[in-house]
Amino acid sequence: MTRYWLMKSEPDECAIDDALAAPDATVPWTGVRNYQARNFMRDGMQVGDGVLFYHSSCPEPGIAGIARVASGTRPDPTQFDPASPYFDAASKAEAPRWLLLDVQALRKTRLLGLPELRATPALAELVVLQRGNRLSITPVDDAHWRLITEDLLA
DNA sequence: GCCAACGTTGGC
DNA sequence: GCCAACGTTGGC
Repeated sequence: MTRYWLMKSEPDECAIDDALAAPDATVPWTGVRNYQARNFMRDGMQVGDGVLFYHSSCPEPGIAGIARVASGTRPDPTQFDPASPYFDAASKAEAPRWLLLDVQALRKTRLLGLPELRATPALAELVVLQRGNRLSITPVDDAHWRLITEDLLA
C-alpha cells in the first residue's frame, strides 16, 4: 500500500498558508472530479499517509509544504451545491459520485519548484513529472518521498 | 492566451 | 463498443 502522495492545489483556492491557517491546519480536500484521483482517496489513502502539498496553475508551480491525510473519505458536499463551481447535477445524494478527505498541513517548506524537480535525475520517475500528467492526486514512492522531505526539512 | 495531452460524452 | 468532438488541466 502506498504511504505517500502528492496533492495538487491551486494556491488561489487553497495555498499551504491557507491550510496552515485553518483550524487544526486541516482542510477538506474539495473539488476532486476525476475518477482515478477519487479512487486513490477511497481505496488507497489512509489516515497518517504523507502528502506533498503541491501548488499548481500558478506562477511558480512546485512543492510548497508537507501534510498528512487526516481522515477517511466522505461525500464532497460541493457536488450538491448549484452555486459551487464543483456542482455535479448528475450526482445524487443517495449515491454520491465524488468524495473528499481531510488534509492536515504540517509545515510550509521552501518552494521546491517544477524546474528543480525536473532537474533532479533521481526524481525522473515521479508521476507528476510524467508527460501529459494531469492527475491531481498521485502516489509517491518511498525513495522519492525520502529524497524530497530530507531536502525540504533539512 | 496558446496548446499538448488526456478524460468524458454521446451518436451510431 | 467505437471513436470523433468537446471540455479540462496546467505549464509556458
